[in-house]
Amino acid sequence: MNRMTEQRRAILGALEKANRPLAPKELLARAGNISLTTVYRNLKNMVAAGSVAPVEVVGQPPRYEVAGLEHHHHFLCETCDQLYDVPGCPGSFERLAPEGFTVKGHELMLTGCCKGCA
Amino acid sequence: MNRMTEQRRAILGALEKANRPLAPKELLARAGNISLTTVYRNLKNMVAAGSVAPVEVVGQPPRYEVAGLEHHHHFLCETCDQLYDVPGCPGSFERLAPEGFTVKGHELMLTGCCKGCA
DNA sequence: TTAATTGCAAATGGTTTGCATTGTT
DNA sequence: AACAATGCAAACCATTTGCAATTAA
Repeated sequence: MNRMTEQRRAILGALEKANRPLAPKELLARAGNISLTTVYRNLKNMVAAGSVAPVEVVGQPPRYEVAGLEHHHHFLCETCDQLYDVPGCPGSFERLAPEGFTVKGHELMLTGCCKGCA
Repeated sequence: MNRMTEQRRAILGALEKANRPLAPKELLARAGNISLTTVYRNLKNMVAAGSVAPVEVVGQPPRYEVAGLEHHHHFLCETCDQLYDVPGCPGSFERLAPEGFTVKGHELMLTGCCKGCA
C-alpha cells in the first residue's frame, strides 16, 4: 500500500505549502479534485506510515502537518483560530510526573493573539 | 438558569469523587439515573458558567474536570488511557512565541506509562 | 495483471436540538 | 404561575466503511 497517487501528492503538497497544520476540510479545498473520503483515508494512512502528524485543537477537528520536522510546538490564535508553529521546546518535563510514572512524550500548546490579529 | 438540580449535583459529585477528568459517558455511568442528553447539556452549561473545565485528549472525546483548581497539567497513560492530574507547572512560555505574538495561556500534556501499568 | 486507491452512499459515534413534560422557585 | 431542566427522538457533523469501478506498478 501507499502508492504515490495524484491525490496523495496533492495532500502532501498542500501541507507543505501551507507551512502550518491544516484541517481535513482545508485540505479538501486546497487539494483540487479529490473526495473528502480520500482526504480522510490518506491522512489516516499517512499518519500510520509516519509521514504526517495530527495536531489536536481543543473543541475542534484535528489538523495535520508533515511529520519529521524537528521537535516543536504550536500556538493557537484565539482570534483568527489559526495554528502556528512555534520552534523550540522549553525542555524536558520528566520531573513533573508523579513517582512511578514514566514520561515518554509531551505536547504543548500556547494560546493567545497572533501578530496579524494584534 | 443553572438551578441546582439533582442531576447537576450528581455530575459535580462524580467529577469531585473521581479526582481526575472524566468523559461524558463515564459521567453517565457514575451519575445514576440521568440521560446522556442531560450530561451533555449540563456539562456545556457548567463549562460556560466556569464551574467545569474541558480537557482535550488527542483522538478521543474530551473529558471534564471541576474548574477552579490551581493551575496544573495532565498525564495520559498510553496503556490504560486514563488521564491523571499533574501538579505544578514548569513556568511561563511567553518567550517561546514568535515576535508580535501575545501568549495568554498554555496547555501541557505529558504522555507515557502510569504507575499502575508499569 | 493485480493489488492498492478512489468515490459514492450508507453507516457510525459523539454531540446538539426541538418539543412536550416535569420540577423549582 | 413562570420559567428552567429533563428525556426522548430526530438532527447534525466529523469520520469511517462497504463496495464496485479505477488506477498505479
